[in-house]
Parts: sequence; C-alpha cells; structure tokens
Amino acid sequence: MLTQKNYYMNVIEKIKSSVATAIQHLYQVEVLTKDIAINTTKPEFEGDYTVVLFAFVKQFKKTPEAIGNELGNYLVTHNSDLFENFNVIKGFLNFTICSKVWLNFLAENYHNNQFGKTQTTGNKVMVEYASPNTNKPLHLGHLRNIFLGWGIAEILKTTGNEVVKTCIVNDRGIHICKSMIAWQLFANGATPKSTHTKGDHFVGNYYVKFNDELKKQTENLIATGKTKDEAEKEAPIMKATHQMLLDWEAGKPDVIELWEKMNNWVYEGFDETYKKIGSDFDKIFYESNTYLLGKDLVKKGIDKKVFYTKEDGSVWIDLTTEGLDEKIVQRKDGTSVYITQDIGLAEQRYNEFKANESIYVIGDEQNYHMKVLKLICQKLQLPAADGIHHLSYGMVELPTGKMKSREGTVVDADDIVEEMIKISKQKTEELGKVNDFTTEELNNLYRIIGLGALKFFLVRVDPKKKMIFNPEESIDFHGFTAPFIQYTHARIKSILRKNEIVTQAFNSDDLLPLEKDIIKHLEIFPSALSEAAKELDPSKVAIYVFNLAQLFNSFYAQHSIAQAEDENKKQLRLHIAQLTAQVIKTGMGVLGIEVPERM
RNA sequence: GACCUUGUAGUACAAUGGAUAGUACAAAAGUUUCCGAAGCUUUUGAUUCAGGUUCGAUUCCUGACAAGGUCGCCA
Repeated sequence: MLTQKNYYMNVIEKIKSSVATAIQHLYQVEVLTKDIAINTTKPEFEGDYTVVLFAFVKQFKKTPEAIGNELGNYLVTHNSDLFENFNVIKGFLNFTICSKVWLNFLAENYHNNQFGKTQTTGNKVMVEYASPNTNKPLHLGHLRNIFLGWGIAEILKTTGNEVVKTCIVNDRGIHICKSMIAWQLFANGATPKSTHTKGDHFVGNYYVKFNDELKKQTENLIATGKTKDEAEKEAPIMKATHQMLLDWEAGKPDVIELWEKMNNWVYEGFDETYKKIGSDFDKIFYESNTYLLGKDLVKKGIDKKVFYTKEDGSVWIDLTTEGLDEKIVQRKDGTSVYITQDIGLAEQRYNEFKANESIYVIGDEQNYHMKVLKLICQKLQLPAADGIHHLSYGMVELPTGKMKSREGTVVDADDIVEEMIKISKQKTEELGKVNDFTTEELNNLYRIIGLGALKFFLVRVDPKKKMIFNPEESIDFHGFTAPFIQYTHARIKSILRKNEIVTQAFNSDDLLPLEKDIIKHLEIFPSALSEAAKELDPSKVAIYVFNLAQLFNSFYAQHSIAQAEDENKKQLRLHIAQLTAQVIKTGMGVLGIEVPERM
C-alpha cells in the first residue's frame, strides 16, 4: 500500500521504542517495534496504554507477571519522563503516562492549525474518481464515488503526498448516441435554454425517451413473432443508433457537431453540480481522446510474448496461471476493447504526470477488471503497474432494491442535494438560533449543514460495503452525523468567543479522566489520518472525528469551562476546546465538510 | 459451475489476534434558575453455522449456508 513517513513521534511509538530498548537491556533480545502490541487500556483498569505480554512468554521463559513487573519497573525508573506508573494484570502491562506528556502535547499544539498534517514525502499520487457517462445526470452512486475520491485525495495530501485529482469522462459510445437519436427524433430543436432545463438533465431526458421508444418498437416486433433479442436489435431506432456510432467513428461532420453540442450541455450541467458539492479535478481525460490508446502496447505485448494471437486475428492474454482466465485485449477487427484503453491510459497518465501511485475509485463490480488491468500492466512491465490501487466501493441501493434508470428509481444527485439543504433549513428555522443572520449567511449555513449531512452519510462506512439509502431514515441530524459534529464545533466556538485563552504553564497534578481522554484522542489524530491513507478508507477519519465530538460533549456536560474550579483549570479546558475545534475542522475538511462558527 | 466481496442487537455501522465485543438510530426513563438540549445520563439487546490453528479468534485457515458482484470482444 501507500508508504507514509510520519515525522511526529506519537506516544504509542514512544512507548514501543522504549519497551524495545528495555527488553534489549533486560533480556538481551532484539524485538522489532512492530511486534510489540500496544492497546489503549480498558476503562475498567488503571492506566492509559497497555503492553500485551503473552507474545514474550515463550521467548523469555518467564511468566507474564514476571516480565510485566520487570519491564514496568525498568521503564518507570529509566523513562520517568514518559511513564509515571504501571500495574500488571494477567498478561497485560498497564502504563500510566505522565500528565506532563499530555499537557506538553496540548501546549505545543493548541494554536497549531497545521496539526495532523505531515510534511511532504515526495510521493506523487493520482486519484481518479467520478468518471461519469455523458448521456444522463449524476446520481447517488456517483456522489458516493466523488466524496470517497475527493476525500481520499485530501487525506493523501494531508499525509504528505502530492496529489493529482483526475477524471475520465466517458463521452463516446452507444449510450450517448441513444440520447442524440432521441433528440433528433423528438426535440424539434429544443435546447436546455429554451426549456429552462439543466443541461445534463435535458440530455438525460432524451435517453429516457429513447428507451421508451425502443420498448414500444420492440413490443411491436415481438407481436410479429420475433424473440426479444431479435426485436431489440431490429428496432428501427436501435439500427439508427448503431449507424450513428459508425458515423461518429468515421468523423461525419453533422454527427460530430451534434455530439459536441449535446456533450457541452451535459458538461455545463455537471459543472454546476460539481461546484455545488465542492468537487474539482486537476486534469480531465476524455474517452474520445483515449479510446484508441493501447494499440501500440498490444504490439509490444505480442513481441514480448505476453499476448498471443488467435487464428481469427483477435489478441489474448492467458491469465490461468494467476487463477484468472483468458482475456481478450484486441478484437479480430483490430479495434481496442475497454481494458486495452485502460492500459493505454495508464501509460499515458504516467508519462504525463509521473505519479508513482494511482488510485482508481471505481465500483466493486469492476474488481475483476481492475485485477486484470494491474496484472497486465505488470506483465508488460509498465512503470505505472505496481502503483495501481483500486479503491473499490459497494453500490448504493434503495430499500426497494437497486436503483434502475429504466424504472425511474434512480436518486438524482441534484435532487438529493436540494432535499438535504431544504431539510437543514427547516430544522434550523425550528431551532431559531441564528435569527440575526442575513439571507446570504442563512443560505450558506443551510448548504453547509445539508451537504455535510449527505457527505458524511456516504463516507462514514467502510467503502467496500454496499449501503442502503433510505430517504426517510438516512436524513437524520442526530447521532453519527455531520450536523452532530458541526454542532459541537459551533458550540466550542461560542465558548471561545466568550472566554480568552492565555498561554500559560498548566498545573499538572489534577488532570481529570475526561480531560485526559480528550487529549489522548487528540494526540492520535495524525495516526488516524495516516491509517485512513494507508487503508484508502476515509470512513476512518469520519469515525475518528465523531468519537472526538462525542468525547467533548460528555466532558462538556460534566465540567464547566467558564466557571471552572480555578483559572488554571479554565485555561486548560479552553486549550482543550480550542484544539478540539481545530481537529474537528481539519478532520471534516479532508472529507469536504465545512464546519460553521454558529448554527 | 468457477472466482471475488460481505455476513455482528429490531435497523445501520465499529473493533493492528487481546481483558467483560463498542457506537448510533429505534424503544423506555431521566436531564435546561449556570458556558449553545442539533446536547448529556441510564436501561433493554448481537459475533450465521460446524470444524481447525492459538495461551487467547468477530478477526486467521477449511467447509457449509445466505446476500451481492464478476466470468472471451458493453463500457
């Protein structure tokens, strides 16, 4: 997976390296830090972090209790700036970390708005996401794709990678021809402007019209005794579409002109949506420019004996030794297939950007395809090959089953965004906390909350799991949601507006459990980010931030900040609040979710 | 048929092989004379099944079962 270098040595790493050193001194045995298991200590036991001792029992030929006591004594004596105390229970060595460690961490970072970010590593990564077809508007599945892609790109940036966000637009092929034919037949020259329709929806409507007409024609043919397959092939509208595709490939001027016109309508619509949801790309590839790529690589592959030619002239690769099957890479008529284009595009992207890693955000129905793609690139020894990663995600389904455009059960991206914003408006008005906002401020707030809720909902679960979107239940502003976290942030900001932070040394004697829990959680933020980067999983960040907000809310309900026991406590808690707000902002930021000052 | 992914409370999700499996929604009961109640506190409730590896398995292996996906010219 992706290699990360983290220059900030966190407490867990410090514990590991001290334990390794202690073992070296006590038992003259070399132990790798990765073989030392550290857990957070369960709340029912005394301590912060726990070293699991069972692994050492055989090696040192001592009981876990003996090892625990020896290690504990050694470390509390020799590393007294880190370890304050220890206890051994069964095979677990529980350490209490010095309060000073937590307080120093807090003092050093509370004003650091770069906290969590890693210095650049020089690693360059391309992230490809969205990748729409141009015959219909974006839907909920695209939104999951876009939010995952945009999120992982930001997470990678934060963890020190240089990132190029990219998109391959599927702008050619039979699907767009369907919309074009239907437009010719039914539109009477109508345009998005003349009908006041968003361009992508406008073109999508003709795609629907095409299917309606095809269905009619097919039924008529079936009535004359044809099978369904025959009827679909022979329907006049389908024949016209195939002819149009041939004309497009031949470069027939009027077809090309129509194709450009309709695609541009779609792009205007897409751009509006991207802008609304806060997504962007550094480089867009169009399939009409790339679909012929890869042919020279087929030739090279034949020379290298990676590919072989069958009698009919089609070209294949045999992947049976890898547990896969034979796969075609070039048709008998010499044209490229999908995978050939992808190989070509991988090569071209590498030549253009020299990224050593490349992440493809693509649905899990293409798991097999991506596996084959990587394998072929490796066999061809393309420089991009080893850096290919597939961020695979599950489909978004409705309670009634899959979304099907033919049955009109697709949740349209623009619709759901508007719906979420509308609900956030309702909710905000009910609560009536921001009645002094201007209309502009209000609209911005509704957008931040509604869009935040949607984004969070789509990225908070493990990407590879399919998810069910229930319009009634999913739109929830309580619990494991963005508004809950945004609310926590707004509340902290309110406190900070009313109380001034003064930098000072803290009294280290009395760090309360709830105070310490938050600081400990804040301290692992960089690890949460690098883990999300390593696993290509933005949900790790979502869960982390939610837990932080939860911790803060529990703390806040029990301990007053403004009316703290004394000034020292008050300052300590203000510092905690400040860093919590900062981490919430950064964490939500990498997911593309803004956090308001008030809501 | 072969291969891939996923099976955890009523529902939706967590848990580098570690201690009594966490959280949210839903349900029930509390909680605003005091920093923002979109909050907090409490209660009820789960690892699909059968083997195996291990001091220890939700996690790893094998096999069932269930859901979804893919499998030579659609992208």
